[in-house]
Amino acid sequence: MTNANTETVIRLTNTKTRKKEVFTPIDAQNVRMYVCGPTVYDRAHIGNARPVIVFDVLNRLLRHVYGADHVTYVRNFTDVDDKINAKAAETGRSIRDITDETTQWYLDDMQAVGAMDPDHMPRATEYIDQMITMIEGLIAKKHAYPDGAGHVLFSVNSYPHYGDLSGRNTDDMIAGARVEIADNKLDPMDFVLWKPSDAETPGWDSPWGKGRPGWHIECSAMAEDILWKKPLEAGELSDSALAHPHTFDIHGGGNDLMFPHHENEIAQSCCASGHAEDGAGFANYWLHNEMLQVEGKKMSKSLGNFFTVRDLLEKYQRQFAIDNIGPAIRLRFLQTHYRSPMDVTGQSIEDAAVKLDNWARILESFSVNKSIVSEPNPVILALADDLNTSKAISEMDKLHSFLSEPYLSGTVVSGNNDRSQEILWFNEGFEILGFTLDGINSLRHSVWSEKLKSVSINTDVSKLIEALLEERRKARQDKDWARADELRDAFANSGVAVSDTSDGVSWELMQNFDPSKLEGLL
RNA sequence: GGCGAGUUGGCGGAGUGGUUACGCAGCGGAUUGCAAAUCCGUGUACAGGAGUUCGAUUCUCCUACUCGCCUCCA
Repeated sequence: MTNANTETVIRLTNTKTRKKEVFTPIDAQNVRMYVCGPTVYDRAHIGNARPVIVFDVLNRLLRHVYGADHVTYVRNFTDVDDKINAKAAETGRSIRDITDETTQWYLDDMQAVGAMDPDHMPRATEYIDQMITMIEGLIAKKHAYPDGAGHVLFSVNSYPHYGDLSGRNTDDMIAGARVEIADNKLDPMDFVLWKPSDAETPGWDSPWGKGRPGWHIECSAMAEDILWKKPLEAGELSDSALAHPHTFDIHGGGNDLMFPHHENEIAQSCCASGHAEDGAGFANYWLHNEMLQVEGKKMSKSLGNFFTVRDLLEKYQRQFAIDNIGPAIRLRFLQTHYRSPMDVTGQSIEDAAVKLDNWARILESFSVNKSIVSEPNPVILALADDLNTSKAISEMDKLHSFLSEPYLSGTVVSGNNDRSQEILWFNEGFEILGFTLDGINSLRHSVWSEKLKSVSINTDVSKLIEALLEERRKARQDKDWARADELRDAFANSGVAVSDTSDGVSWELMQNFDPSKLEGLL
């Protein structure tokens, strides 16, 4: 994973051109990616996890292809926002208290679904100075104007390419009659860069009075600072990077951000860097993931199908004693291509857990010989083709059945029985999709079944089960198959699955476990 | 109203102008006292209509439906 594999061709669907394009980084020694992160005012819902998982896989793929030290991944935290202010007012807690707590929750939950931390995780409030500087620059270039009442607005008409990314024009949007007409705007589509704060609202001193930034400016300011200005000052930019000032490779986020957020980011950034006329600069490739549905419906609090990541993690902890169902959530997410709508159901997550268990068994059965020269890995080729995670998982399944065949049947295959290439691919695919054996351990059936026993069975029930098992053992010994089967059926009926193996009898609890049904059988 | 994405077998979900996706479930078989696990085998699906074509699930157009964005939202 650390060696560069730059011969792998990555293709990505670029929202800017609406086409799948070959990805060519500005500087293969430092691939730069920015993804819009969360507003930290509450627990992340499962929809929030989709872009995190999608771009985590992209991050891993880029690191695989260009080398782990040659990718810079930035994902921000929006910690200044009116929703946060409202929550502070509601609860009486300080803003910093809320955002610190929520930020940590987010990191914990995203780690649970196997996402690596980005290289930089800037907080908007740490970049107020940079935002003010950028706004001043925009005013100086006549792309923005103060209204004299503490607001600064971006002038959409000053940027001829406004609407290019999202494919819409301002006239249509205004005709939609959903644009608020305000007195202080030169054009109804103009948006706020800076707004005044009263005594109760958090604010920073600025040339336009005490105030706070609008939503969009933060990403422009942070991307510029972290991906251009700081490396420039540190002398870290290559000639090819220097030849593309203020520009980085990939900008990602959910497609709901395409308009207005990303459109506004582009407008601000291109205008600030002197690219108002040609619309060049800023991000070369724009990636947008589709939205998620729950049980076929849009997730919303009013429909009662609103889940946080934490809700799911806790549900499986409670019901199945699974410490971390996160990897199964991750696999479920990756089974749907990022540009398709995804429907999440409880069943689909449980199916994913079974698949991970099956994969893990194969990994444990083989040792990986990393020294062999690998031909192109079909799993990675699938990922390189516009992050086709669904196809990549199919390739994993194909490798899985190929590897299962000789090993599990115990058959010695004559001739060329060398499967080291396939096991290498399989192992590499497992890693690049973001899974580890340790990470999935708690959701493996044998593991949670054992844990479930310890948490859901009291001593009496435990003794009863053991007595019944002993009863059945005797019946089998006496070849009293009728009695043995009666007991097996009774176990099955009460949610206890009994297996006779060469190592003896083992039993597991199933979802429908009901100890009361075991009573009266002795 | 404007813009965009999509509609594949029981379910999830690839892909292709003429050939098996794959996985899960199901079914048949091997194995097992019976089961479980495992292995082998098995499924002629591409929303509807018109067109292009020797031939379309795959290209074009239309219709229906679903979803998203246009307002905070990942």
